[in-house]
Amino acid sequence: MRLSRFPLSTTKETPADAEIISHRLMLRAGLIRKLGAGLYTWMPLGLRVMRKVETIVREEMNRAGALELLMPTVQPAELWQESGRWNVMGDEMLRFKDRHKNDFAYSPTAEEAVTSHVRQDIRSYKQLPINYYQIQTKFRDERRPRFGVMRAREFVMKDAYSFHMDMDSLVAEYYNMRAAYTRIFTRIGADFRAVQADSGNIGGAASEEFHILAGAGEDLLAVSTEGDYAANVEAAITRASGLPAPAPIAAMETVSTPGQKTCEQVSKFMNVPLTGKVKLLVAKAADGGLIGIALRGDHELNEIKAAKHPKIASPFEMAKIEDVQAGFGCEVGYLGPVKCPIEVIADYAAAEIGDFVCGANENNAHLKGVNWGRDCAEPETADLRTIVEGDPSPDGKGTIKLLRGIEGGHIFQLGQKYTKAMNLTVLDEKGEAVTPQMGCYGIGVSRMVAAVIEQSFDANGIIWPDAIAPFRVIVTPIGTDKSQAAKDAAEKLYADLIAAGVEAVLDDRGLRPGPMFADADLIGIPHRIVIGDKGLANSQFEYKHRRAEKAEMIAATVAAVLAKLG
RNA sequence: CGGGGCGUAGCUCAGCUUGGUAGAGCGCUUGCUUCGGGAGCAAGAGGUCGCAGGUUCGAAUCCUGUCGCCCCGACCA
Repeated sequence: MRLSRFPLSTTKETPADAEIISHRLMLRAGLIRKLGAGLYTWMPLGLRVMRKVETIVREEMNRAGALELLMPTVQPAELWQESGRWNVMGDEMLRFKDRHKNDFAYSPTAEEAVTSHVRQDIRSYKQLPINYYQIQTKFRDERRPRFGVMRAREFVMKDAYSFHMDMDSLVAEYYNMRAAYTRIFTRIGADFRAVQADSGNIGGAASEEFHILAGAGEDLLAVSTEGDYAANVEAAITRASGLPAPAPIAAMETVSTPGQKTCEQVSKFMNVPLTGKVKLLVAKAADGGLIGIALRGDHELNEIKAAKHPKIASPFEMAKIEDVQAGFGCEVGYLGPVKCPIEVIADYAAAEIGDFVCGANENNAHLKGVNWGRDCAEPETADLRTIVEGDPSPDGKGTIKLLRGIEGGHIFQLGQKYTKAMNLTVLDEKGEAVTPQMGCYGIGVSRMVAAVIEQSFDANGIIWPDAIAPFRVIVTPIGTDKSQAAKDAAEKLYADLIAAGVEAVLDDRGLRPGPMFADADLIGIPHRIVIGDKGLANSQFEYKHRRAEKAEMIAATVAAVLAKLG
């Protein structure tokens, strides 16, 4: 490619509205352009990068035995009604009517479509297992699109769906996909981590997310300092220590705490650490009533875990303030488990402390020296809190540290959620109808481009890993106003590189060196060859890797350049 | 969907308080000079000030409505 024929659209000024580095650099380098909220045009330079990502994904999916197909993005409402998700998906799913006034959705995901396809097409156990995938535009009407293509409404996703006669087969494919994802993320050049995940509203049992580690990540990951444990904090479990609560020492007594409602206020007012306090939250119970959730003062409720508890309503919902005040006869700032009118479930950590402080269930009063079993009933215990840095790792090895990550991929064992709902069966060896097990596996292809930038840039711009760079090497002749030799040498090198199958780009715009270097750095081309009279006098080119501090001189031959490209 | 903010040239923004000829920088075009880290000079092109209505002799500016966009807020590749 010649830059004289390629619209670079680079800019010096940082665009307004772009907060994170990848968004800024993608706009400045001219990779993408905004068309509307969460809607982006991929310009030629950016599209080259996304195609590279696609190619790696496609190669590895094919190698793993998955089969590419392409399903419609516009899908009839009937499909979604069949699975029950027409009502569940809410405003995130874009809906519209065709000329016959029939309802349609723009596909946010394709479990329904692929299940429908398999239902029509697959009859026999002999045809399973099978794994279909597509690389396609999806639309999710995010309540708040932001960070450019990182959280766009329209985006490109690789979505794969596998079907199996039994769980063993599903589990085997799950690990096959896990291995494929590991290869994909490695080839792309990302620093990533696979973590246990909550499966959200897609449903299903086991699931893991592949996160690209970056400070701008929207997800918090809990990772063991010593062992292999790694999980999204949403899903990270905490365990009971196994130690009994300490024996009571203090007698329980009431303390007047006028106006002290939050744990922090009470902790300060009474001069006790947050870890010595128990707070009581009130949620809607599964039976329609209210239920108390006791947490240690310094811990936070994990609503996902709470919703999974059999006695707590799902989806999780806090009780209405009025209902709580009516039930307890005091304001919510003074709740506690002693003489509590409703059942209390305690988080493990809250159940393991003694002589604690808690609300007195009367206004402007707290209790101190409280002990489970002595002053109130021994509570049922459960894992209900969000893991925090410094917690012991659930695998017993080391402690937990928190990292930030960008979710680039997600693999699920779905089970029979969709095959059952949509009545998909195949015949087994005995001629009996069996409902297949299903898995699904997604990669945010367009997001991946932004995520890689988040972990690979410097003050001058993007630094692409070779594997997804829009061009691998840029040839920059300088002094071309005076030197025909530099021009000729650059043309020759460019032609030789192309002939050698290298994706090279020639900066033949005839600009001054400054702007050429600035552009090359900004758009992140990994390798740069500068050709000028000074070097040519010694039969040398100048070579610089985008990450290198300084340039070095190499022989003015294609062979020498190819050797540098590796 | 709640709370806050912004819509003026391709981009970044000033002008609005106190109504009266629409501006700057970057970018773009042309010419001359310059040429190893985003050059200088000169000349030029480019905007019905988001849209609609109202007030006024007169509206980018004041009022009303509307649309779009951004930021903060309990779940997504």
